[in-house]
Amino acid sequence: MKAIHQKLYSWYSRHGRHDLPWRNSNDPYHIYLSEVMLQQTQVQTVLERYYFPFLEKFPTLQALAEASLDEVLKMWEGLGYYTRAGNLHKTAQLTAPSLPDSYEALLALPGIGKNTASAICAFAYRQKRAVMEANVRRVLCRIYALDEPKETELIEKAHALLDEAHPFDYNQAMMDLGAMVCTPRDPACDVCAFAPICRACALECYDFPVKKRRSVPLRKEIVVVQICEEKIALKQRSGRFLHGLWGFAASQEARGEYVGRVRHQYTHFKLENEVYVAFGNEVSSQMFTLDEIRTLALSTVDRKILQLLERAGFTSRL
DNA sequence: TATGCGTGGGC
DNA sequence: TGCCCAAGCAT
Repeated sequence: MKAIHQKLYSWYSRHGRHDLPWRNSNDPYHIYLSEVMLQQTQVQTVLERYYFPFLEKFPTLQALAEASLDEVLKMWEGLGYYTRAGNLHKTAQLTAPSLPDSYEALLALPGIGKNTASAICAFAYRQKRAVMEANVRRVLCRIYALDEPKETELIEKAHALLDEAHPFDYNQAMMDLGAMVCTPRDPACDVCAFAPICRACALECYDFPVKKRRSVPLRKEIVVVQICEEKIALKQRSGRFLHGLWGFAASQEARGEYVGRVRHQYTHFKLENEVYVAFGNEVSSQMFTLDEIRTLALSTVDRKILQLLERAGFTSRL
């Protein structure tokens, strides 16, 4: 195992992503924020559009705790999985001015699961924890040829491989290995430290774990955008879906003038919106000018609807 | 244990 | 175009 670790570090020191800002920070808040933003989200997206602006707006956990949820959601706009933003905010309010440093205390906080708790422990506090995210999971499944891995089994394997003397570098190296060498398609086994013990490499079959396919239903909705006295009606969503974001409410029936169709693909369904505009004063929602809407957090589909209205010329005089 | 929860990029 | 995939968590 020592030889494997050495080969892993040799590769990592030359090819690892050493310039990632959260990898060069000792601030637990910075590391925590990066972990939450990176949940089910690619590094590039977080790096290019979200991490720095968020920290500029909320430089400390205390500043985040003192902000409103609307302000936090505005900085999260477009990043998806919006309950992450709400839980981040709650956890800031529960823990400011500083995060706890024990795995159990972290795990008890909203939005922090096993992986994020492990990552904060390993990266901010240099504790002996093995992270278990998508990259590491794929690497482990291939090494042990696991079709349908059980979580306890994976955690066990992960800790068996962990270099307890260097939890920070080991975990970062494993994630980079998954992201850059043991990739979903065309893994580069010739440079992989685990090749000598990897069952997938020996089998020349990398289809671990086995993926399940899910059908994606199509949902059709009608949206009637109400415009009145140069303002547009919006509602703030209250359910679990897109919670806290502002947007156009679906209508039972079409009325007004047809504008066009907006499509959007979510993880679990496809959405087709037929968009209409109605001018008038029978308004039950809150009304906003275009400038006001720019300051609100909207979901991507609602931004698309807004863009459709702009292209059709309905907003030119608002 | 299985499902709901967003979005953008790659092929 | 359609499907896969990405530093998961809550229920």
